[in-house]
Amino acid sequence: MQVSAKVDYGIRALLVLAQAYQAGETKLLKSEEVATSQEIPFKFLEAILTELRHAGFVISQRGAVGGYRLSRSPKNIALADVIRVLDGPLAAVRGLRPEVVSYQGPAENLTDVWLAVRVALRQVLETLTLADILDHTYSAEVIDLLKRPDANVSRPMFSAE
Amino acid sequence: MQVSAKVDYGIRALLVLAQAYQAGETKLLKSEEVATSQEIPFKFLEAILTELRHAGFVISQRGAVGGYRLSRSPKNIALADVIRVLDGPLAAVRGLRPEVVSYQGPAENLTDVWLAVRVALRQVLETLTLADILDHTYSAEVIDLLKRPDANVSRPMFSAE
DNA sequence: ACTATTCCTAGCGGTTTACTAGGGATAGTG
DNA sequence: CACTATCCCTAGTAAACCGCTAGGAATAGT
Repeated sequence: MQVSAKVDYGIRALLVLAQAYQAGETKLLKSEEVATSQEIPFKFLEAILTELRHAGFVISQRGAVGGYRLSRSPKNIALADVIRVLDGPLAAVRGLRPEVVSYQGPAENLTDVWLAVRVALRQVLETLTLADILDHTYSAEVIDLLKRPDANVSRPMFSAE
Repeated sequence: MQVSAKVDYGIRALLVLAQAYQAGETKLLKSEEVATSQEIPFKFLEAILTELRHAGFVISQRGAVGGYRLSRSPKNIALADVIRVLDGPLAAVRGLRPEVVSYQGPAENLTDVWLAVRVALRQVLETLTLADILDHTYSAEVIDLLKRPDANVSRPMFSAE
């Protein structure tokens, strides 16, 4: 799974807005504020915020005191939804949904693998909300995953010879 | 997670070779046989098999009766290793390993999310071997994932308004 | 010698990614 | 009512990547 810059920036921007939301701030945040505080290219962020607005995650206002705010509580925005909007389906095989691709002969069971991958991703991304990330309140499942001793160890890419 | 054509083809090719291996066949399989039986573009498959050979998964022989075979038992080839060789790390954020990227302010905990995603992927792909897929002998964890009622249901991409 | 295969280098058209430029629409402020 | 600050929209773009192909050299059996 390659997390694109777009998704990374988008989620970070939403987290900034989520923090303001939780703090009860009424005033809107300008895209420039978000961009500089998170070191996101300004014009790129503008485009991303537009997509997030089209998807209904944020509400904007134009004009001199304009800006952005979350459309609803960060508790009700799951990461999976954000990623799907910005990047498409969580799991795809050659551009197709896992359950659509069909395999012949010894590859027949391969569909199961991609289905399992998708479920595994969902277990993490569907349960986690913006509020969870801010407040460090992860589900038991996610905590279990992070408890694994090798969670923060990268595996070699292993090119023999 | 986008499964690329390269990974899809590569794994299917390995499954074909794995089946021959398990059947105890001594003769080598030609890349053309594999390509046609799995409907993989021939020249593309050749390139992929070369990578798999460099990584030590397959052994080749040239000449009139040449071909390919697995270098070791399909029980000892995990999907995760194949994917890393053909496509790079299982999880990356803007091209970087999850534990390398650093976040500021409200995004601080985002690292945890990507780590959890990576562990979740590993749980599936690190345990599954080529033999498991052929024989339909999945680990308990994977079986649990596939048991979920919505495993084979795709989620809407949800554009509001 | 002949033939069938792998192996190697090179390339290529289309798509995507990560941005940028420029200006129009809108909403407050003096 | 001008002025200014913001969002909004269309366009474009350089570079990388993806999926795949061509052509021939090296090798091994017959």
